[in-house]
Amino acid sequence: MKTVLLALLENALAEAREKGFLKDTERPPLVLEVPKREDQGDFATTLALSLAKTQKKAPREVAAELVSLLEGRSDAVQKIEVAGPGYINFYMTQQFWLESLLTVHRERSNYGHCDLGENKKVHIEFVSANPTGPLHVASGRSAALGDALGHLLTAVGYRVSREYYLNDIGVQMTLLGRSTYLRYRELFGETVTLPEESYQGDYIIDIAKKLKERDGEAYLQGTETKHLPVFISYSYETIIGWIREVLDRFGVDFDTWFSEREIHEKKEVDAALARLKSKGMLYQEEGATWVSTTKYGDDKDRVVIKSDGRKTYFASDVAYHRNKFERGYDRVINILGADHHGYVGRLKAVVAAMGYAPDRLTVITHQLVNLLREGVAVKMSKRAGDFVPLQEVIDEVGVDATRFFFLMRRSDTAVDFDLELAKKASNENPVYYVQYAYARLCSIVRVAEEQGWDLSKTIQETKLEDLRSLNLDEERALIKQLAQYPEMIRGAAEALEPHRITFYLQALAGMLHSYYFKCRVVTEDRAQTHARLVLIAAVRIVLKNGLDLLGITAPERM
RNA sequence: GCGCCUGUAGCUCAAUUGGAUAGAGCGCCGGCCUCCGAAGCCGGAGGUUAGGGGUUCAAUUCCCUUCAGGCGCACCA
Repeated sequence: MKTVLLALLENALAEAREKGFLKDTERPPLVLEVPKREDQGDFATTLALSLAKTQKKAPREVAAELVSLLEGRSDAVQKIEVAGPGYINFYMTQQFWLESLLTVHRERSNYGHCDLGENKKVHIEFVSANPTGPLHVASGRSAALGDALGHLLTAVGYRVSREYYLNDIGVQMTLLGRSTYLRYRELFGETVTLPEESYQGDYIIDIAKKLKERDGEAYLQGTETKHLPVFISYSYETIIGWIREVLDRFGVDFDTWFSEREIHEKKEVDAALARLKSKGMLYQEEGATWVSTTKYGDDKDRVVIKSDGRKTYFASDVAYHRNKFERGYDRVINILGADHHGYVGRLKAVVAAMGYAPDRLTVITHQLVNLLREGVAVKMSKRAGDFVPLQEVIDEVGVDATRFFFLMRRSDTAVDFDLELAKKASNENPVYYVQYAYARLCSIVRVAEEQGWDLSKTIQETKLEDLRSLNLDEERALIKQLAQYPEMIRGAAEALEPHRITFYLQALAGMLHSYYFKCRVVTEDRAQTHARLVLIAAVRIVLKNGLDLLGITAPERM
């Protein structure tokens, strides 16, 4: 959209040099922004302000020179002015804006997409909660964020894979199995004492009951050690089932589920350690094997093989990340809760130590979700069984509202999630404001069609001249907002910040609502109705596109 | 003690990556349905951007510092 202006600026700079207005210094980056206020133009640049210093001239003087070289060079531009300390403000012609409106209809569900990602492969790992219990609300934030990011990156031209990493081996699996085993014996009337470190939530009892139903008394005789594998695998499979189910309901679809156990079985940990060794990054000390992550900025070196010969969890993660890169991903994104942020340094360090360019790995840490119940903090511990499952929130608040709630926040702010408040507030959730705008537009279209309008045919046959009547302030504002959508998407993708989409959509919905109140779309005036239908249909497309990226439904009625 | 994140309207959060007069929602006050959906619209009150210093034409944004909150600092996973 801005390309016309950027080219103009480029030319003006070149000419200015030729004519000797400007000394041939390094060209500052050309930046065009959209001013907040109408009377500051449709676009503005601070070019003259940033040039002023190197040119040793007054900013307004530089601006005036540039303007003289810009004026009359493009029929998309109506007026150019110098304002304030040296801004150059551009006012675009109506034609320019109407063309941008038609672009929305030309591209429809692809409107806002681009090829920023150059078809590169991106791997996004998220949620990855231990399979030792149902997902809790906090995982919902990770799920919503990762999924929306996936949609967003797909839209800007990446090939995205979503992956869940399963910690399906190690002490917590053993603990899980033992917890179920004890509950199982309890079901037969035994009094058991649950060790403090065992999983104590009621869901363990449910698993034990199901196993009892299936296999009866089969595990009462014989030692715990003998039966443990059954209890581990049964508990694990059951829980994975729950996790998949709730994620499915939440609208999150993982392409792959990656098993930590497999990475051990396939000797990939050894391969990763060998790679580190070949780079001279490993050393022995006090009977353990360490990796020199400090050479790449970590706080301290890390143990990969303990003195008892067992590999650390970190060793698996090293292997896992080697695996990601070896699978051919150009970019690897890892979404972690802030409680794991201490992990980022060593992860980035070890990736660099293995010889992969460190900027190929991006770790997004999102701050934690503080759970409240009527204003009082709930201590969440899966082990003690005191936590609010994501399932419960979805049931009571709904998928759309929950997703929107999490996606409204920048990931590095902590959020309070008050279950009681969320239930009360669900009717006031901003998501309904956006969805209502969409439903309202669908309703207008229905009315128009009842009166004989064929929307798609009308749009198809629309010429720019048919839209000339769209010159109310509200209409111009709407069109400008629509025109900004592609750039908003691009910016959100570059910054990996899906929350920008939620704010954009709220703004667009707000503009639509007030336009609706002020102007009637379907009237006796055929020409005006035609133009307005084209406008609101474009709004409808953009609302839908944005909601799709967030994984939120766009209901035609509500 | 060290490190990371955060501090913006009463509350929950934005702010075009350093730009012009810091914006929304909720809540509060006052208006608007004979009319395409009132889950909506219009108006009002509400701010020393935690405090202090610095960098420059320009700072909520970058640097230093103080204070406050969250999280992390294992041969655990």
